Amino acid sequence: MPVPELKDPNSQNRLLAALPPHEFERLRPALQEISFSLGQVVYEFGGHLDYVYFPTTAIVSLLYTMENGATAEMGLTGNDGVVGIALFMGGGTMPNRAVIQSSGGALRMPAKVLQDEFARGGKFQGLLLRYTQALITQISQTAVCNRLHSVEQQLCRWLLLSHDRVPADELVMTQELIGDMLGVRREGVTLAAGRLQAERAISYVRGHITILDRAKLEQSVCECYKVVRDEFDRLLG
Amino acid sequence: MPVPELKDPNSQNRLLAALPPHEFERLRPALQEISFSLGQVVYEFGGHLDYVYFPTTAIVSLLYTMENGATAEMGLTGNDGVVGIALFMGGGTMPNRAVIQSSGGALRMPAKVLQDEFARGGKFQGLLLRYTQALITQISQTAVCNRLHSVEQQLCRWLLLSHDRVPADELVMTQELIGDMLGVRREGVTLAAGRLQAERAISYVRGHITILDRAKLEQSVCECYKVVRDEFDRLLG
DNA sequence: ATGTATCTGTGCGCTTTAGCACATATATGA
DNA sequence: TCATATATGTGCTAAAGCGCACAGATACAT
Repeated sequence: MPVPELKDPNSQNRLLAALPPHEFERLRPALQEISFSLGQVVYEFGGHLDYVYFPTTAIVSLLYTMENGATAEMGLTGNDGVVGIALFMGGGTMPNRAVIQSSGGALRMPAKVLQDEFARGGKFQGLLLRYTQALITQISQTAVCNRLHSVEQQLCRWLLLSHDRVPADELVMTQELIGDMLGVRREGVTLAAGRLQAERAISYVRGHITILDRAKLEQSVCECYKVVRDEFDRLLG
Repeated sequence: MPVPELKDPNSQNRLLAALPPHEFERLRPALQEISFSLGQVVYEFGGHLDYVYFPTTAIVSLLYTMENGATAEMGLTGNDGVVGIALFMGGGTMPNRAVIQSSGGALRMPAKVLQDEFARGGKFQGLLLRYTQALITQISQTAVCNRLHSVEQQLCRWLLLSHDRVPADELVMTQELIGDMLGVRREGVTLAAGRLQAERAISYVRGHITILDRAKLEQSVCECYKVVRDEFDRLLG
């Protein structure tokens, strides 16, 4: 039997790609390719979910919005994960929002199919749970980083985490939106990004960030980035 | 068949208490009561776990320690939860530490027993996963709170979350240690606690905090507390 | 081509918190 | 009883980040 693959193997989701062929074939008919555009809301606070989403080229940001409108990101999902963990964790809804941070594709799967396959207790269940644990690490590290590190360090972390999840060196994202993600003012992002530009680590033009020198970002970033990356590698690599 | 209970029903763990009798009876022989003292380490960063722990009267703090020694708490587990989720999530180890924040008892269960019962896919599995989702909410809200709220608000949140998990109005905890949990300086805690004392919300004497007026704490706390509490109620209540 | 909306850069005063120094108060043990 | 360790309170200075105001600069639509 051939290795399962969709149109473009490179754009596949890594969780699905890690499934043994017979499990993947069982799910394949239920998968549907869809595309998301920047800013699109995947699910709202407390909202009901009919599908889970396996991003291929899209990046999804998990955000919380306070009563006064302030926002902060707790985590980030790309082609290494799945959006909608509440559907297999049993909660049904999540107390946060999921917003497209980088436009692109995803594969969606009806909730019922996911839950039935999860209940089989096979490889799929194990993968979803290990992904969830990796996500917990990411959220935890965000908590720690928010408390202990500077805006510039966090911007580096955010850029690197995003860069890991897109195929290109360009990110389409305004400083305003990055501010919303990091939970800081837009001016704070301007300042930090300005310093990174001065070091020729990135270039920034009206909502288009180009990663010029990843090594420099990795020099400026706090240890949080590595902790998260290592844990994803360990659990899903 | 009688409702399962240990020596003191009041001190039981709520996850175990929610199990149907036949599932509980299966696990009961594997449970062993142990007691923890303040500051004791339940598990270390990356350490291997032989048991999971279901706190009864103890409170366990989940902490991360940076390379420079700075620490911050990501979450808190009491008699509403379980310590060692990595054992059923599949990761084996967690990238954080678990430290006793309030001395007391817990029931421990060998990893193998936990994993076998989890694999049965019964009520136990569902409960553990829902608890994990609630924990994710707690960690997420910690992340958001760390970013957006003042030390005083966070101290209130921390006091209320702790108070919910102990049977008494007194917490044994120095300002120094609270600083470590919240990831702020000891002096910052002194200041915030001083204001709460002035309002007669708490009294504070050398490592002994007494909650005098919960209502006042609930007035000063940020919305994060309610989000977490509501989610625990929804998922496990 | 031009007007308008959007995005980025910059200055300034204010608040919160960090970092440090040190004073005071209470428990503990020889 | 007294020395010592521990815990809390307080007073500085400095830095980071916020809120606000506004000035360019660039994209977009008509």
